[in-house]
Formats: sequence, C-alpha cells, structure tokens
Amino acid sequence: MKELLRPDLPFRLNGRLWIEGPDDRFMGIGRLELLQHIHALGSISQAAKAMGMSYKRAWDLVNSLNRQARQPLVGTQAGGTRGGGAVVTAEGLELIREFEAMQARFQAFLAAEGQRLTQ
Amino acid sequence: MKELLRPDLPFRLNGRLWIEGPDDRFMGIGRLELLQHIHALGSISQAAKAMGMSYKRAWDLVNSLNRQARQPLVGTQAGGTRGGGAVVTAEGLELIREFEAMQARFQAFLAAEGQRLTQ
DNA sequence: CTTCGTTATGTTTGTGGAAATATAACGACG
DNA sequence: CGTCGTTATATTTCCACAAACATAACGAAG
Repeated sequence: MKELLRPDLPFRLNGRLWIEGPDDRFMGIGRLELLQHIHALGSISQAAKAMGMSYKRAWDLVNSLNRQARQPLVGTQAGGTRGGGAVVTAEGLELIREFEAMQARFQAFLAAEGQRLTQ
Repeated sequence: MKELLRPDLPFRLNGRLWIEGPDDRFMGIGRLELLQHIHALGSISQAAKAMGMSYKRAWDLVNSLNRQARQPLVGTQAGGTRGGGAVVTAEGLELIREFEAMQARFQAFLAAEGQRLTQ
C-alpha cells in the first residue's frame, strides 16, 4: 500500500463508528462527548458552550438519545435553583461506558490497519 | 447495551473508513466504487453516469486520487477513437485490491461488534 | 475540416442542514 | 411577585458543498 502513496505526504487511516436506528442516528462520537460534558457540568447549556455547540443542537441530540432509549439517558429539570440542570442517569452512564469501550476497540482496529500505510 | 435501547426499534452498528492526506481525502468507499466502475467501463463519464454522479465530480475524485498517488492510478486520454477513455493502471488495481481487503476486515469488525447490540 | 464522445476546467445555481435568533415556560428563592 | 439561569421549541438566516451548467480542447477517422 505504502508504495502507492506519495512519499512526501503524511497519510493516515481514519474512520467513524455509530449506532443507527430506523430513522435517526442513536449514538456516535459526538454524542458520547456531549454526554461526558453534561455529566461533568450538570447542564446541557454549559456542555454545549464547552463544546462550541449551540444549545439547540445539544438539546436536539439529547432529545434524540432519550427518544430512542428505553429509559431516559439524561434527566432534565427546567427552573428551580440555579435555573435547573441536567443529569446523566445510570443508564446514560452505562451507555457512556459501553460506547467508550467499543470506541477504544475501534481505535485499536484503526491503529492495527494503519500500520499497513506506513510500513 | 441492548437493555438500553428501545426494544421496538431495530438498531444497527455502522461505520466508515477512509485514508486521508494532509489536506484532502485520499481513499474511501465512494472512491473505491468509482475506480471499480472506471475499470469495468473504460471511461470516467460512463462510470459517473452508472453511479448517478456528475462527470465533474467523478473527474475531481480521479484527479484527487492521481495527485496524491506516487504513480497515476487512472490513465486518461482525451480525443481519439470513441473520444478517448480512461484505464485503471496496475497501481490502481492494487489499490482496489488492498482497500477492498481492508474494507472486508472492517465489515467483519462491525459484524462482531454489532452482536453486542442485539444479543 | 467536420464530427463525435470523451477529458478537462471554470462558473453559476440550488439546497440541506447547521447556526442564529426569538420566545415561552419552569420553579426555587429572596 | 420579580429575578435568574436553565430547559424547551419554533422560526429565520446563513453557508458550505454539491449539483448543474457551460465551454474548450483533444485526436482519430471519415
């Protein structure tokens, strides 16, 4: 493979992994990071800001996650102390763990396959 | 994982794999199919038509492939008998073979990981 | 020297999806 | 109640990117 590529340019193997439902994506790397930020910050709006994403987009993603899950993955409260907030539920935490693991195995796959590009 | 998903919806794992250079994609599933069509039909324009793609887009992809390869992957001739044509070079054929193989290993990975969603 | 189907390349137009904007509701708390 | 930061949701604006369109050049062959 290497012999085919221009030797003066650095190439790398990349890829994406996601879980899709019949009419909507369910999980992917972006949603994983969003869940992680919500878990760390306790709010959708702060997570969105931290990721440079509009609140609406973040909320739409959370809504899509919750709609496709058996139980809510993110619990929300509007109003109240400090205006409200959001928490990642136990189910949400499990999804984070499992998708992180799947993602790690995918990275390993990419690294192994990527060897073929250089050597 | 399965316990998290709505049981009335079918979910599946999906993904993409590609090789990228510093400022442009080099190879992906779409380019693979384009190369296969060019090889089968002997012309960029016929390959584009067969794929429902504009000629310009197909030509841009071929150009991107050739610019990033050590040797041309697709040889072209403008004018002449039947207006000219395009051939996939030996190097192009090798790229097809190797990327097909990589793609097959990726599909196997997806299938193995996808088991976790259902069972 | 015209025709033909192709490669080659620039320009214009369209459009899907993201981003931006706007507004309402929520509820604890002082 | 009025304030505050948030969730919730609809509407409008914007823009990157694809598609469409246009045109030139190519070269064998009649």
